[in-house]
Amino acid sequence: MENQNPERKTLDERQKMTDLERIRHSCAHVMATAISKLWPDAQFAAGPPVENGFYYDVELEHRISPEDFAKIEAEMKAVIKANQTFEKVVVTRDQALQDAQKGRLAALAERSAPSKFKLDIVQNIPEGEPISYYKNGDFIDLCAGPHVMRTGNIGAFRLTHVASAYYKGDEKNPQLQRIYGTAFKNKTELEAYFTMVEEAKKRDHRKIGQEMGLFAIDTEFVGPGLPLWLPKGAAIVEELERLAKETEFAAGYVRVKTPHIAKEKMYLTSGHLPKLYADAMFPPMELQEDKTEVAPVTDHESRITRYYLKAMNCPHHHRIFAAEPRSYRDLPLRLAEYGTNYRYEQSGELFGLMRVRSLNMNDAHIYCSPEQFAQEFNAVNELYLKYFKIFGLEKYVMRFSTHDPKRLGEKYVHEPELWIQTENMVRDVLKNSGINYVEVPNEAAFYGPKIDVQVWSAIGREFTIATNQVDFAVPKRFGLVYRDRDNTDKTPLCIHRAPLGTHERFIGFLIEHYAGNFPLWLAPEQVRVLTIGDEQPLVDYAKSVVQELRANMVRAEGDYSTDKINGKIQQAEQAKVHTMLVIGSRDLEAGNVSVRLHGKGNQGAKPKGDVIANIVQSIKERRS
RNA sequence: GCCAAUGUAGCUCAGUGGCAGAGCAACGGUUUCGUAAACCGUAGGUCGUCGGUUCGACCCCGACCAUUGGCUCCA
Repeated sequence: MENQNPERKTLDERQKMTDLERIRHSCAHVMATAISKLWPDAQFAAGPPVENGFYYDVELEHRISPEDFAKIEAEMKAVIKANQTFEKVVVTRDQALQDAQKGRLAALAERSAPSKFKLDIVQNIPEGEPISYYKNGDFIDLCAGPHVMRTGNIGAFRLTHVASAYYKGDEKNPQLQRIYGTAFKNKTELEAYFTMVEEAKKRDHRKIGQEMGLFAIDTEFVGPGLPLWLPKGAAIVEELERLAKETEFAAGYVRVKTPHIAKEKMYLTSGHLPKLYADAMFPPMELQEDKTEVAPVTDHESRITRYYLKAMNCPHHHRIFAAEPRSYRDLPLRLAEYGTNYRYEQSGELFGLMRVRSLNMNDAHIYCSPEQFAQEFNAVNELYLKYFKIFGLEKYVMRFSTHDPKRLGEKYVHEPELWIQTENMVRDVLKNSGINYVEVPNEAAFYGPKIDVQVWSAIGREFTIATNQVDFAVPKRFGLVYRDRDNTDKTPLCIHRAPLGTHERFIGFLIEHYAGNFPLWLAPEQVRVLTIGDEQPLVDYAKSVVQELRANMVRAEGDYSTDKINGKIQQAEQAKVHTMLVIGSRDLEAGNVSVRLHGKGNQGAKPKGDVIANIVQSIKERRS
């Protein structure tokens, strides 16, 4: 086992555990107690509280499956019922090492095999730091605490799932079974949590996407991670693109279009190849050139040209910048494109629309001078806030990732002064604009500081939706310059920004955020006209309403079938159609339509013209 | 990629070592109806793929493919 010295939490930081975290951490011990009783040779590693509960990593021949949960939970309940005290014992390092050798740590009794992970952990505790055990009944575990006073203080708990994890997250280390559970102060809170989980499942974008016919993933013919947008999903894509295009046009962006592939030279120049990004790119296409060449070719390699599917748009945009001589008068130059990128995400990383291999990015690159930077960067942030408002996002945070000077030339391009300079510029903009941000050291992109935008959906789930990066390195690698006032060539700064992220992830997020109940402007089927009966004059009237709506670019469908009106409404409600217009003979005579809104019920009969005008206006304003 | 679970009709899901099932959707017919499902009928499947065990496999075993849950929030 490797004896590294990873960044550890200090004991002081540990003591800050909340009451709930103490309950969960204690519950992890109780679970270990139960597992030790059932399988005495279990070897435990780490068992911390986590965001929604706790886990404990265990090495055990027996594969624990959810069928074992009842058994384990029964033992846990016995321990809780016994109301054992959590007793803290401070020991010497020698004592800890001895007990670990005897297999006494994270165990109910001494064992023939040493407590190997605990032994490793003890050896990694820095000299001088106190070492402690926590005992409950016969179970002794190496633990810094803190815990609740007694096992009986664990109000309510449940085991949830099993996963695997490497010891210390390193694939060179043994693979452990990670058993997850959750615990709360009382049964009411536990049940509320599971209700929330159920609610999240109902909003799962994969489920709603299937039900509403938004997208399909055809792994057999198209490939995993390569979603197909069905007509209803494509309608949302089109609306988002329209929003972006209008907004960006008004903000002085110009649109460009670039191919989906480029030569290897492009990515060698950008620095993504040969190594940095190679794993995330699809393997190259190799073109045999000069097939008619008859002269002997000594260098086989020289006849092959490699093309790569683009994993990002920036290099193409850089070449557009380079396509013409640029003057300081051309700056800032804002190049925008809904570019399609291909990234080879590992198979285990794929997840519905949220993690895919083909993605359409709301991309743009802003080339500017250092003097223009603050204003441009601020304008980008304003754009984010504008979008948040449209989508009703109230909670967000911008994670500002900076570099680590120790890793210059390795993880980060070696430009010490530029790093500090641009980071200061970004920090100033964030401070002055009053945007909610946190600073995270050592997580920047390799070519400059980065901002990740995290948002919270309506039910409080967190999503990283977009990134925003400053790039002072790659324009230089591409030799991009503009002629400045003083008649010298200078390298521009470049801001990479994608406020709407990718269609795939953003729509995945929106599906959950709205639970599929999109506002009118985004709804895949905005209006459905339902006739009461299928008599010809009614159908003709209904068709004329559909036609008039479509003439106004409203996505409207008609249901003229012989089903009963209740049945038609049921179907339209289930399809989450935003507005239903019910038409019976009374409406026909009066020139009315009866309006029913999804989830809101009957709104009564109104004049046809008024209703259509209102629908058109609501879409135009993108009302929420 | 690694570990585990899952894979049965378009969708949601039952099921058994001995003829493959339901609801919804689809299709045909009957019904002409005012705000969350009228009725009858028809059709639909090499039970993820390939191999093995067996008289016989959707079921048991193995490999592969795919999906899902996870893969440092560290005693």
